[in-house]
Amino acid sequence: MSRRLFVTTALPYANGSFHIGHIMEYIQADTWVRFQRMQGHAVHFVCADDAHGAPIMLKAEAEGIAPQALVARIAAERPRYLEGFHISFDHWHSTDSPENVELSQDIYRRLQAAGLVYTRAVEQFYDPVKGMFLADRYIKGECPNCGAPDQYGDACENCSSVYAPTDLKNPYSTLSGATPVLKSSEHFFFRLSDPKCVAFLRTWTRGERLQPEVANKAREWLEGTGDRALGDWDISRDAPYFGIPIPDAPGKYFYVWLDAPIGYLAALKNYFDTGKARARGETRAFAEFLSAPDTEQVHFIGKDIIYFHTLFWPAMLKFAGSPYRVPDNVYVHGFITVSGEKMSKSRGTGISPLRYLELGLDAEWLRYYIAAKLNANVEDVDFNPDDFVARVNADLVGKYVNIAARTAGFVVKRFDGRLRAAGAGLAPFQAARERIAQLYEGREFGKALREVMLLADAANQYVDARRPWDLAKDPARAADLHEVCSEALNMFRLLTIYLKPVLPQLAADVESFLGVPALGWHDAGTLLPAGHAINPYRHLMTRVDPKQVQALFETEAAPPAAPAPQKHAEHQERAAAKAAPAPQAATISIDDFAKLDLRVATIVAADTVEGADKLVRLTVDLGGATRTLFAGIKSAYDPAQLAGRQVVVVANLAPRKMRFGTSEGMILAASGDGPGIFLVAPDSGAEPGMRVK
RNA sequence: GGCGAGUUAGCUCAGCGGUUAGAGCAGCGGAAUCAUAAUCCGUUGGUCCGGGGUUCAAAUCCCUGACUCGCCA
Repeated sequence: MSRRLFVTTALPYANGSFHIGHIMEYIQADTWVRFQRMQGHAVHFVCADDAHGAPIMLKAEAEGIAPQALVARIAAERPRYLEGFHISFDHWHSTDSPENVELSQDIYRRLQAAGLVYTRAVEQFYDPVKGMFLADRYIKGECPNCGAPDQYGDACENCSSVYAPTDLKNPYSTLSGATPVLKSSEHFFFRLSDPKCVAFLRTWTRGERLQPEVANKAREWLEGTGDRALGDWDISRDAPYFGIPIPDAPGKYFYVWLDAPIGYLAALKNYFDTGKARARGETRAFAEFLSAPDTEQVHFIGKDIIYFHTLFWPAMLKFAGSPYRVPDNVYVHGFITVSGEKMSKSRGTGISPLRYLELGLDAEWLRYYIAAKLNANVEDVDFNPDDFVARVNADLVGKYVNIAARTAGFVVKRFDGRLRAAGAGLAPFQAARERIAQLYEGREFGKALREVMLLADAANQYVDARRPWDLAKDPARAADLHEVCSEALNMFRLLTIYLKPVLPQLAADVESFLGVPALGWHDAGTLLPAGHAINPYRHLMTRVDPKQVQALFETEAAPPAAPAPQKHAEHQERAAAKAAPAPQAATISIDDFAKLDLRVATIVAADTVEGADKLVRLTVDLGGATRTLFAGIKSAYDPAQLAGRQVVVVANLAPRKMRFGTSEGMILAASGDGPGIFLVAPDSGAEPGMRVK
């Protein structure tokens, strides 16, 4: 039976770029989502920027821009990461949106009507200069216990004592430096301690919907007594605040953590209201879909926000009532560490996902590596550079891709690219289908991939035992050779199905290599028929160069914050340091050089090429004539930025047929051992069609 | 401080009361040469954090200590 899934990942805070932790969560959720889609289930996978709150307000203020402008700037960079890592969200929205205002206020009103909201005066530090109340993190002072200076308002880093900000000696506002004053204000509270809330949460946290360790943690909070008793939740903040106004309460806003999870629903609503859901075959309206009994609402989150997602969030939804529904599952993952060290942006550790892409590292290497280390538990995942290189090279290139590489050539050369009927050795490969499916379903990706690699081992053993290279030498044994290669390629096809949730791009390349339509999970029940034609084998995946990975860390070692304007001299120095120039090619004569017809050209259009990682399709004007050519410069140039540029083209290069069309020439670009590709361009004044000599 | 999780081969991890503790990778030896030096066969390697206990039997359960990490909203 086909399932209806509404899947989200945690909303990233819109005050900064994605870090590797975000990407890990997206890889986990995306893998699960892709698996569900391959099963034929309907998945609506959405996320949004978490836009509100004091940090964004203050950061925008510091930059002299509106918070909306800050959020928009961050939002604009999201697609590069998401597309780069093949994260297949159906929709991306923002909590700073009309939908979120509407839903947050609606949920609030319903909770109010249910008697779960009350107000109480709260006395809090107030910055008289900034004219705003101060969250604990904006107050520093001397520790009341040990006297250490410059300690935050909640705990001392020196003696680890815990206290209230009002206990600090000589407190000051980190925003203005002013001495804060105590000031009272009316706050709104969600009555989480209400017996009906507690009773509901006791039930909700039982059963299969949460991982056992998460359920235990939630129950620990739920059953606390004395000073650990479940407290009510302060859901209001006073102006000035970048957030959603509380209805009928001038100057009061929802605390960002109230409207943030509602952003899941706002994103879904916008996705429905803009017709995207309909375009994906969901004909119901937002509220109808959300409240339908067969809709499953699944949240992927990190362990840092368990509290919000297992207490406040389900309680809010429960007592807001239909069409809101409590989550069916909250799936929690751990953090990602790098070489065993906790990630820290301030210390400059961690890996920049954007840098990863810019260096030309394959997104699917990371997808595979992370998936191979993920399980259903709330455990931290360690990114170990040596392990990364070993794992990816051994598993993906050495084992999996190698199966096709070592057999496809025979089929193309000897049998016109056509396969024989296969089946004899494929039973174990097909039988694994259900086992692997269950592992994916249960988010045991590491175990699933281990199963796949065991099969890849078996496939290589099979090829080794049948020795097609010997069979190829004996014309009388052509049928055997044909059989071995057909079997192996069928094995390869089945493994591709099993890897597809993790490696969508590679799977697409394999589909085109095998000449088959998009593979679904049910395709594991069939084999390629006799006579099926495959295409010539092209390298499906390159090996990881340890130097690339090293480069990833080198840049990270430098403080990433506040990039100092690069001085020209520094730039020169660095360029010289890495020079180690490539050896010069053999000497040629002037006649040899004259054979090259180099021309100035203007790029008229540049497009990405569907199914190609590196290629850009260029239409260039050679001064009258127009040519189409493909250039492997996507890693360095955004196609959208290329139109109008002048470049130098090898005009008399023999046309080359590529998978995506015919390339009628070549553009000149410089590159070295390291990352980066640099287009060669004439000085201003050159006209398209001019010869370069 | 209280509560909780963890510590198993060089690396990443599995095993969570039952033969002589496993896998992948790395290492070592061999084979092979179809495959981007990929692959195949064999093999070295472990006071299962320390100590105590329960048991016929403990990496596994209990106590205790060390270290690491998390939560105490």
